[in-house]
Amino acid sequence: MIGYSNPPNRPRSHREFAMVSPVVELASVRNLCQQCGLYKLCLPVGLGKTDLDQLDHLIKRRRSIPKGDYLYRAGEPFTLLYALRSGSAKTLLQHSSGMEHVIGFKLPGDLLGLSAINGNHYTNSAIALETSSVCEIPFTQLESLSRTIPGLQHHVLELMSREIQAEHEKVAVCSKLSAEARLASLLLTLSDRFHQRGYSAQEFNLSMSRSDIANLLGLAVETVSRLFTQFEQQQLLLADRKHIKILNMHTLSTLVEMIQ
Amino acid sequence: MIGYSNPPNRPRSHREFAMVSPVVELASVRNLCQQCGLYKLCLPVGLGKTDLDQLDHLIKRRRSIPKGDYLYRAGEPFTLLYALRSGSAKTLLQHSSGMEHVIGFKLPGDLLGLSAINGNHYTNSAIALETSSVCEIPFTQLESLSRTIPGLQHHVLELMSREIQAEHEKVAVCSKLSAEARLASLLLTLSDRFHQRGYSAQEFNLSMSRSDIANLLGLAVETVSRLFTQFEQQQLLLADRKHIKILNMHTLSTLVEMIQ
DNA sequence: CGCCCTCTTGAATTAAGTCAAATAATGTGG
DNA sequence: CCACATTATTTGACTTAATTCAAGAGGGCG
Repeated sequence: MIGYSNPPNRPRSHREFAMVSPVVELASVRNLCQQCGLYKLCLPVGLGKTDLDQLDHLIKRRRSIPKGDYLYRAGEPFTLLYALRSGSAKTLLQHSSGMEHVIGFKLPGDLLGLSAINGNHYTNSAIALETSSVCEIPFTQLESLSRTIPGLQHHVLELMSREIQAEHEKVAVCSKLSAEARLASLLLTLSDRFHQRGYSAQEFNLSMSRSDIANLLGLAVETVSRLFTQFEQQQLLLADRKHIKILNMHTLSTLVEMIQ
Repeated sequence: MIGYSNPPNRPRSHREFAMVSPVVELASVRNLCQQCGLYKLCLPVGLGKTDLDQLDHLIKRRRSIPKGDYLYRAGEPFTLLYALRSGSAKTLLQHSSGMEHVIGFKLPGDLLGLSAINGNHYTNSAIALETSSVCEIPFTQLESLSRTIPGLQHHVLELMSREIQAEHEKVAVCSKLSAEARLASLLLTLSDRFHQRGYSAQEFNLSMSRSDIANLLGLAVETVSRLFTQFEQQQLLLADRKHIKILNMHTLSTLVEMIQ
């Protein structure tokens, strides 16, 4: 396991409590996959030194994206996959009427743009939720390289498979669960993903607005706001604006149970 | 374009109006991808004769699945992808409580099991909605073969990419649209998929029950039933049990517009 | 032919949405 | 650094779309 440090529990200001841990920040100063704190999550998983060198050679590194800027837009020609290095992003489908449909939140180590392989154009857009940095991966070259590195080939397939699986669960959540269960589900999923990345599963900062959450879950902002209040009253969590501290993970899980 | 024949419009009984066209039935008598009527949709897309031979060699063909039987179950060890050859299937997540969450309907040419690549176990179950036949594709061998056939490698990635894209749209549909728009969206999507397979876009048979539809869309069966009645009253379609004839595709499309 | 299961329809209920308004954060220019 | 403007979030009151409950009709299968 890599030496991630979880945020300690001392009181801290909102500013200080960024989604990006000091460790990841440090890692992003360097240039190589091998030295990136995310190598256990991202593309390089399971590769040996020689293969990593080849992958490193492939990747354009460290484009920085300010908060609110697009990583890519739906309809643009697809050449690059994006590996989120630090920060976070939302992906969204944009409707002709200008309406935005948030379809996911991306965290460091996530790969963006996979749905564009078919059709050669991005099918969704991605917007940075905070200052973020990405690795740009020319897809065609990745495809070639993965023919010579079976481990890489398999890992790309695994990442795509995982995304399909995650989307299946989202469909089930959005179509079957109550508002309460949807929000509980999102919080637990985020908690788990933070944990996988070496952060605390109990305490984290949401980089997305209430309105982004509502949009993703198919609820009204007011409903999301009321649910946070309700969860606080039920002692399930503390929500100080974007900062969340989960107090009762178990009860939160039982809310998700689809017994209805 | 392959010589598909659309169902003619003369009156016919429900039995006669199976989802499986005579052409596909005929094709499935033979054994090779090259002679399968679905080769433009399924795995062999874009492959030359030599490559097709290799793919053919790989594929175990024609397991027949009676209506209601599982193609595979969530949790079972994953070794095979399934290409649906004829018939149709529903995929579902099963909850500990025994509750089933339908997450998709599969038609001939569709590939099933892609979400199992990560984790080596099927993550969902698939049940035949009518008597169906499948090609069993050993995944590891497909993976090896695709290292030597770039076109095959790319096509597998495309198929997975397309599935991710389709799931994104499902998330948007299920989380943002009214009941009316959700059903309209499903009908249009099915219509389109039938059309891609050489059937009529206007007239087709649904192999799934109202309850499966309701489950997928996150609605109550009663709501789905009422919506079919409403659509008939609005002259948007004729629905005689499972047999659907779309009368006004355009208005149906406008219902899906997410203006709300 | 008759039972069972699916589907349809009606009436009552409710979860979540909309509208409205207050409050809290954030940003901007002087 | 402060005053003001803007935007995000919360809370309350009311409305509504869709659910649930209940009951009846229609097909399909043994």
